[in-house]
Amino acid sequence: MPGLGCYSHAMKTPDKSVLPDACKRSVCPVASALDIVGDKWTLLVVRDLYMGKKTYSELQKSPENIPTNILADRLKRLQQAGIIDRQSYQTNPLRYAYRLTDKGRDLDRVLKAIVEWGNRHIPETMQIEDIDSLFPRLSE
Amino acid sequence: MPGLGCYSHAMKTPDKSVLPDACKRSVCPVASALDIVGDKWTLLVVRDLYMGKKTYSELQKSPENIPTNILADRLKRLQQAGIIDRQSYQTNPLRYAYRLTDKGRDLDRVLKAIVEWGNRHIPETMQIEDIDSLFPRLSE
DNA sequence: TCCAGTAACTTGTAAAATGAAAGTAACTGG
DNA sequence: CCAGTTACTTTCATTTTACAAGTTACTGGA
Repeated sequence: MPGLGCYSHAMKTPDKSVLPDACKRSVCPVASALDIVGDKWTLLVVRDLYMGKKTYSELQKSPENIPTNILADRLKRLQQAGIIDRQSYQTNPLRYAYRLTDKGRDLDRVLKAIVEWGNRHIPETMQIEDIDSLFPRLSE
Repeated sequence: MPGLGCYSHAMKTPDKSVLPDACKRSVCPVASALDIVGDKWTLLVVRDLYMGKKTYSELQKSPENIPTNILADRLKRLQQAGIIDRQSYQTNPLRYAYRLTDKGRDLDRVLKAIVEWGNRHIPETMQIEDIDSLFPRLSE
């Protein structure tokens, strides 16, 4: 079965502090990507940042009601993965605005494909007519 | 925040046998799609079916080493979601071949986008040069 | 006929992730 | 001074996952 190049690494992480996150399941790009964004919440955070949300509280107000500890965790992981960064937009008190990096903005094609598939195959999803206007490539 | 149409349903499932799986997080197509394929394993099963694998044991032999109970669970869920079906290819003993439905084959754009993103942004992933040849639209 | 082997699962259980709620720290505005 | 907001962290019960082992049903060979 050649093709997607999915060969196992067969390596385990004895200590998380030594090998931070280098334990990929395989060299397959699908598996490696799912190691980062393959869960119920991560891509929703990316979606919201795409939609223009910037702060923690804005991200928390989404209709899916992400638990606050999960949101904090995903923001940390997305930062470590280089998909988002944050900059302080005020001091006293220190507050951060989150935003997508180039790597994060490149997920637009994935999001668009998911929107199209959902609209086509899942009834009662809100039809998005002009997807490109929803996921513009912000030049920053 | 208009746009993706993500409004909460605010409904809970008191009994799983009564309301099978109708409890979506929102009407957002991204959230609804992730309710189905948003985990570490589901899209890998779809990938393998795309690559030509058909049987349970073939799916189990992938380099990511999916646990057997997870594979059985995902095959059930994918069937219930209408993404795959199965047909018996022999009796005595009864054996099934799994295959993607139209709905499942329509995930090719999602997979392709993920492959491209992984190849571009995750080092050491196997570079896929000709993606379209890997995800042909089998007319079956 | 006996036995190893294969396919397709299921079951049991420990570990990890998730979800809901509450708590905390630092400020603001009245 | 006190209620309110923001951005989290902590606790803990529930759910999901991972790993191992077991089960059922057949095949093919000695």
